[in-house]
Order: sequence, then C-alpha cells, then structure tokens
Amino acid sequence: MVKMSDVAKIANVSTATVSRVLRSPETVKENTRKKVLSVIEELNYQPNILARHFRRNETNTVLVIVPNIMNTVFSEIVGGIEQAASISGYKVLLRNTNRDVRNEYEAIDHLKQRQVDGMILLSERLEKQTILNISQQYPVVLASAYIEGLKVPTVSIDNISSSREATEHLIKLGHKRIAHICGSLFSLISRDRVKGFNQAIYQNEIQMESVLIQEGDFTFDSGYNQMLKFLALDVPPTAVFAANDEMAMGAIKAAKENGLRVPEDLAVVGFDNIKFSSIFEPALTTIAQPKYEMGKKAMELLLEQMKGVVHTKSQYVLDSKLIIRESCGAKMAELV
Amino acid sequence: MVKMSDVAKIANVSTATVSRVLRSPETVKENTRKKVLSVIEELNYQPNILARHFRRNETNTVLVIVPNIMNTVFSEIVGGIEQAASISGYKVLLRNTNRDVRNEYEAIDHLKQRQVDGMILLSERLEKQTILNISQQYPVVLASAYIEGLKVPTVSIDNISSSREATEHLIKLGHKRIAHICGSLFSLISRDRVKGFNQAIYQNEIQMESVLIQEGDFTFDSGYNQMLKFLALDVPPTAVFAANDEMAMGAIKAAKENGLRVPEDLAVVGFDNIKFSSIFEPALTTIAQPKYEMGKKAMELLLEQMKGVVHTKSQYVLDSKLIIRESCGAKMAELV
DNA sequence: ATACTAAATGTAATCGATTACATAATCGGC
DNA sequence: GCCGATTATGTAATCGATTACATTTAGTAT
Repeated sequence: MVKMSDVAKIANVSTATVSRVLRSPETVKENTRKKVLSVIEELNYQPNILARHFRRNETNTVLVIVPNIMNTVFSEIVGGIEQAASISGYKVLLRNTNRDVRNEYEAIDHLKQRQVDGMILLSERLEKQTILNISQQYPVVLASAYIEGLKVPTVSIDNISSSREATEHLIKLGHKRIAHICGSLFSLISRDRVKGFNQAIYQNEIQMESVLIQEGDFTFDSGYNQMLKFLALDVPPTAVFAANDEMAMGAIKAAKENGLRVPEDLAVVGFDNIKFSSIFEPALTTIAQPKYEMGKKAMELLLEQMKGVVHTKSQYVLDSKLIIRESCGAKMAELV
Repeated sequence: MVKMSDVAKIANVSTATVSRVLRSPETVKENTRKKVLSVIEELNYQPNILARHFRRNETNTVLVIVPNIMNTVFSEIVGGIEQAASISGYKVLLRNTNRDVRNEYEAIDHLKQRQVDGMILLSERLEKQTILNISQQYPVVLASAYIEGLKVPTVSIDNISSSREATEHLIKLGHKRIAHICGSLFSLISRDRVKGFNQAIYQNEIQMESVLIQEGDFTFDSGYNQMLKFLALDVPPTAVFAANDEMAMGAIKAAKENGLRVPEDLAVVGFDNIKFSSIFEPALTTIAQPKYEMGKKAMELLLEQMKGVVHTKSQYVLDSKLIIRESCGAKMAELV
C-alpha cells in the first residue's frame, strides 16, 4: 500500500504538504500542488481513510435506524436520505430494528463509539427521555413521528391535521357513520391519526361509538380482519378511514367479498399514498406523505447539525395532501 | 473520553491485558479479567472503534450497492442482507446508484480505501471485466444477476428456466399467440428472461413474430404502454408474459380499459412476486423470487469470503417457483 | 537594501487500540 | 524444591494521516 510518506518522499515535500494538497489545496502554492498531484496520480495513491477517521475522530457516515426497510414508506424515506447524503459526501449506514428496542439501543452505541457522526431515527420505540439525552450529546434527527414537546429536530407531517382532513372529507361527502382502522397504538403516529379522526368526528357532531375504532397493525390482513368486524355490526359504517393504505386495501377486499361495492356502498380513505394506491382498484383516496422529501430534509438538517449550526426551530412539518381518487366516492358524487 | 490506558491504570494492568480482555478473554486469568471488566464498567469505558479499525485495517462493514432502494425487489434483498449482517456483527453501508455507473465506480473506491471489508453488488452496469478485477482483489458477491462464465460468487435464481416455466404454463393452458413485455435490454436479467421465453416458444413450436416482444423498463407505465401496442395488432396475443409484476399490472390495466377481461380474454403472468401481486385484482400469477433469502445467502457467502474461505463453487442458484393465482386463468380452467 | 508581514512549507507529536516479542508467574512431575 | 513447560502479563513499536507550532521563503513598503 502506497502511503502519504511515499508520495511526500518522491514529490520532495513533507507529508504535511501532501496532506494539505488533499484537504486544503488553496493553501499550497500552485507549483507544489501540481507536483504532488502528479505523484499521487503516478503512484495511484489512495489515502487511508481509516487513519483519517481515527485521527479526525469523524467518519462522514450517518446512521439510519429503520423499523423495517422492506416497508415502502421507509424505503422511500431512506431513498431521500441517501440522495442528500451522497451529494454531501456522506455515507449511510443502515440498521433495521424489526421493531425491537434492543436493536435501537445497540444502534445508539454506534453513535457513542463515534462510528458515525450522526443519526436519523425513523423508529419510535425509544423513550422520550432517551431520545432527548442522546440528542443533547450527538447530532440526531427524528423523521416520521412528531413528538409533542420534544426539543429534538424532527421532520414529519402533521398526522393529526391530515387525519382530520381525511375524515372531514368523508363527512363532507355526507357520511354519518364513519369507522377508523388505526395502526398499532404503541406507535405515536397511530395515536395521532386517531386523534385527528376524533377531532373531525366531534367537531362535526357525528355520532360516535367506540366500536367504530378498531386497532390494526398496518398490515393488509389486519385491515381485512378489522373490516370484517365492522361488517358484523348491526349497523355497519358507510365509510372507513384506515391509518395506512395497506389496511385500506385489506378493508376494501373484505367489503368486496361481502358483496359491498366500493365506493358506492362503502367509502374508504387510506394514508401514505404508497405507489400501489393509484394502481389498486378502486384507486385509493389517501393522504400523500412526501416521503422522499422527508428523508432529504432530515438529512439536510442532520448535516447542518453536524456542522454545528444550532436551530431555534426544531420541528419541521412538511405538507401532506389529500389525494382524491376513486375509493371515497367523491368523483362519483361529482358526476351526479 | 475514557481510554484503554485509563482502564489499565486503575485496574493495575497493562493496556495489552485490557485489550485481551476485550478481544480474547479466554487468554486472561479469571481474576484479572473480572477486575478489568469491573473497571470498564465503573468508568463506563467504550473502546474507540475508529482506532481499532485503523490498527486492524478492517471495519466490520460491508457495502451494498443497489440500483434503487425504493424498489421493493431490492429493499427485500437488502432486508435479508441486513439481517444476516447484523447477526454476525457486521454493519451495512448502503449506496443507491440510480443506475448511474459513475456511482458504482465511486462505490468501488470505498473498497479500495478499505472503508468496507467487502461488497455486495445488486447492480449490473459494470463491465464484466471490472467486476472480475475487483473480485480478485476484494471480497465481492453478486446478487440478482447471473453472469455467464463469470467466476465471481453469485447468488441468483435461474432467470432463463423460470421464464421458460412461466411461458410454458401459458402454452399448457392452450395459448398459441403469446407476447412478452421484457425489461430494459441493457440489463442481463431482462435478456435472460427473453431467452427463457423464446426457448419455450420454439420448443413448443408456437408461432412467433418479433412484434410480440416489446421492451419496457420495469415500470407500471411501460407495461401499460406496451400492452396498448399489442392490442393494436391485427391479431392481438391471447396471453402475455411480463418480465416483472409491475409491468404485468400495467398490461392488465391497459387490457381492462380496452374492454378485455383478465384472465378470460387475456392471460397474464408476471415475475418477482412482489407483495402487491397477491392483492392486485386479478391476483397475479407470477414467478416468486426468494428475495429475502437471496440477500441472506449473499451476505453469508460474503462473510465466508471475508474469513478467507475459498469456494470452488461460485454460482448459487436459488429456487424460484411459479405461483398460480388468477391472472393466468389456470384456476378458471380447472373449474371447467 | 532593509525591515517587516504574509504565505508556504517542514518537523514532529498525536490520535488509541493492537500485537510481536519479552518477561514473569504458575504448574506438574520427580 | 528444582527444572522445564505452559500460561499470563507487560513493554513498546506500530498503523498513517493530521495539525500545532516552528521555520523558511516570498512579497511589500520605505
């Protein structure tokens, strides 16, 4: 392995100069710089990055903690992160937690051991206090979940308002009996979406029964199963708001299998706007999250933090948008 | 920052002993070990991993190069890689290339600079010779594309045979005019799938016209558009084999919009078995790739390579399987 | 030409764990 | 209790780039 001292010797300069040519070329006279560069070329010298990391105590790497990379919502956020990171010469270390807190703690060790310069947390199993602690010591950005009152840089959408908007959309279409299939309630996102749903219901003085809220786990099957419960009610709902698109699709499948037409007999709204929600039949009305942009923004915030920029603002709420397609019946209504 | 020498001083031993306690505890007497461990505990000592990486010239990190992490086929493979990696204490550095070769070359520099101990390549833009070169110098595993005659450890399915099987399935169902929507032909996978398609056609002495093979780019829209071309033919095909599920769905959409029923008027088979293919209506008949397992196997091979194990076998072909659902009409045929 | 400032380069310490080699402690057998 | 073998521990060099500080060179004004 060619090392810096080899280059220095042949170029007839000191290693300090070689180092400067690489890290702050403007401080080296042009002649010298050219000479050094040509020797580097000639010897095909590659700096030992590990030595640099060690000496500088930084790695140009960020850790991304994801519950499950196989979920398209997360993989799109990661896509945005990766894009922003690589533009700035940063690398992305990916850690799947499979929703196990122990894996999250392990991941935090990477931070403590300086294996990464910062961390983006897409996960939500850690205690509020733990997150606060580490974010006071290391650059950390949360993405996807807004935690009330937590002064840690966060990129998210407003889950409460979006859910309210989705639900109000159903109310405006004339529905009076509206159900909600929420995600696992240990997740803050799910709780927020329930909150928004309830706000819409109460503000519009719609009748509410607790049986009209059922907990799923964000999977297609859980959407299907919870819908079956609704259908078994004496008076089933005429509209369902599901906390994500997958469950919305499951609910629609259950409805169809029971002879209901969507949207004619049952209106459905989902959340996330995953790729397939437009392909699905009926095309899903849903709340679009700017997933890729959330990732990008999160990485940009992290970059600034790592540079030492201190933000007064800590919560970045990106715009979400209700996308009206077929499953809610609005388009059908227009035609009438 | 507490360092090893601090621990050594307080425990009244040398740094060598502390290091041994951490790296090969069995070589240290129990008393000493306990004493050292308790001091480590007491001081809350965290070894400086960067120093270790530097000294040992290894990082316990592998690089995964992916065309696009937002594509579920790749994110599932990455899921398998991550799982196998974290079990063995390895970290995963993720690099999206967006199908730009320059990004692949950049990624290779990481290997040369020893920033990672090995690499898994899910991408296919590099020259055969380039891949061979780097794989002779560093631990490398290819996943997803089998490159004929290339002696580099590879995990893949048999794309040719699988395509043949998919096509023959359509032939057995009585179709005589079968079309193929292939993926971008710069991709080896696409070319292999075309090959398998052709084999089935010729071996069964089915009529063939070159207009019955159209090139898409693995997107829903391209499937839709190519299907429109087929529908515009004087004698349109009665069956279509698409090189991935997304294009199959696009094709089905186009068919439906033109008044055809699937599978009654048009049989369709896809490839990949992405999650949504079972939800789609009609549920897609498709070739299931063991994506997660491919990732896992690739990582396991890489781990062995990094340990120095030399394999005589270099191509690992995992089982793929034809999953018969609704879109091909086989179930309908059974009922008759 | 001189004196002074600014720019360019060099010298050598430094980051902290690992490990080859050297030394010391322990054990077993007689 | 002594010797050789084995096991445990210590000493100190080492990995290679970075950078504080020292020194030299170039540039400018008088």
